[in-house]
Amino acid sequence: MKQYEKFPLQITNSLSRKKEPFKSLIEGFVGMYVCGPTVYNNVHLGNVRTFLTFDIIARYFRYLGYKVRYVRNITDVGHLENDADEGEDKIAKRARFEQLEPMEVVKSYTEGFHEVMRQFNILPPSIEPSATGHIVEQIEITKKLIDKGLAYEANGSVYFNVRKYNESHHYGILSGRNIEELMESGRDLDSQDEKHEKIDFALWKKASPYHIMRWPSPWGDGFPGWHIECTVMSTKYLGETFDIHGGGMDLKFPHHECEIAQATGANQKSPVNYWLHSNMLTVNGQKMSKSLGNSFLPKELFAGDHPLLERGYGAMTVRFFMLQSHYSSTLDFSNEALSAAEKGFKKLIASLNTVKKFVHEGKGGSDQKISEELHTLAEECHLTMSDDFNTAKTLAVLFEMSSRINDIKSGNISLQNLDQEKFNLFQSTYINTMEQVLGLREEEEHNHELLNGVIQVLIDLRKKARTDRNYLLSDKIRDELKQKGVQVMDAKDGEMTWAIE
RNA sequence: GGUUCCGUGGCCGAGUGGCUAGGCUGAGCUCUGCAAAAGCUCCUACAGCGGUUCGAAUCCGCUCGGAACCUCCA
Repeated sequence: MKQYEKFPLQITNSLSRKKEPFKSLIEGFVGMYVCGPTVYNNVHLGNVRTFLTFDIIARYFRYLGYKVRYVRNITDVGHLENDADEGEDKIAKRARFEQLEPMEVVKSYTEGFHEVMRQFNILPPSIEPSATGHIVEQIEITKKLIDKGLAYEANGSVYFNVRKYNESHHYGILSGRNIEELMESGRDLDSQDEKHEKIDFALWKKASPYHIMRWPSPWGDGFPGWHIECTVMSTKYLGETFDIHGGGMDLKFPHHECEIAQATGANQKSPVNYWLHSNMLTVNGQKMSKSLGNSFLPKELFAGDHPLLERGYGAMTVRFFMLQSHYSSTLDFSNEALSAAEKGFKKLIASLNTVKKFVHEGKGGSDQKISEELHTLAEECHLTMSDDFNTAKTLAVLFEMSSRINDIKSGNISLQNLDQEKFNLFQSTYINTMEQVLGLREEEEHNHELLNGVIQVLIDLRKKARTDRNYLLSDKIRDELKQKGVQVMDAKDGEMTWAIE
């Protein structure tokens, strides 16, 4: 029996706004697309939260035994502030500002993005396509939409005809908007606008003479619209209909709504079975964003170089912090919350190190009650994850498991009296849930081989001193290590453990 | 103005018709050469007002407060 049959997934589908049982299109396979970053600037922690959410989702699918194709794009064509803009796009602006070629901007921020992903232990996707690598396909689908009467050309640009599409389909199906209201609200575009109606959106934009990033097309030199790249790249690699499309909540409208319209218009079928949206990271209750100026960069976080931070925090602490809430809730970022998270995270890591060392030698099994309890906890790890990826609940289970691990360590629970099979499941579940599913590991800077070796020498000296009842020396070693940020802890049997603070 | 959503104990945050969330903080106990760690116990709760129900933090209505989206955004 496959793990995904044993722990069937329920996921909240933004399309139906309900929690639904997950069923993949092809048994045992999952196709997932997530909107990646526009590489015109550094990614901040808000961006990190979204990619972390989908990292967990991809990891858990794999853990359940699905074969996952995870596609996450890089948007390397800058897009305009809105369809009426004539000027430079974001990447071009940045390029001029930094006196670089646009592709230099793209390269530099793409690498920065990858480095941040690595620091937070967010695994790379299976395919990471770029918008500029798929210009041909974007032109093709635009032609197709014109042929079907769902798009029109105007002065070298091409727009999607929302009203026409809405005659046979439902524009607004995802965001819950209707086009009449959209017509009335929203900003007024300038009078020279070529669009028939203001809800129409660009599939292709004519490039002004100054525009650097440009490609030839049947409508003259230009560049693709924002929404079309995701439609092209998702359907190219995952098929005209695929399982999961994810992204930040703020992309629901218009981006994802437009994706649905384009793909449905072009292929006559709904592109995505399950839409997943991760909620925003907030600061003092407000969305973290570049434009609001309240964003935190990873490097500021690590160094503690930010007015709202008292000190620096590690990437894994933040990863843990973010997993304490559900991905569909907003999460407020603060120094206090981080500091609390750090302590909890360290507990789980300490237990991880402890549990790895346990070896069950015999058959055991005299302590059925506790064995059963450990077995139940292990199952709960999966049940909570299968309940819409509820990492907050999973962590609560892990904390209970951590207490039991400490019981075993201190002898409150006898390891050899436990049922071997149940204990082994408990042990492997704790380790795998921490490492594989949640992607938590020791902070990188705490993991230097040399440092650990040197500390171990001091620990051995201290053990000797304690055996000799030379408490003066043993306390001196402990106190001085403590001063340097290394906490030494004595166990009952004379063993010692230590942790870097 | 429209769409979507939220309001949980000192703080952060799960939860959804009846059964302990969990973490951090605070108090106490046990263990320990001393500490630390750990284990155990305790403390404070569901914005307000009505309604449905045998029973609601959980469903419905209203009020108050907050957020996101409607424009580039993860």
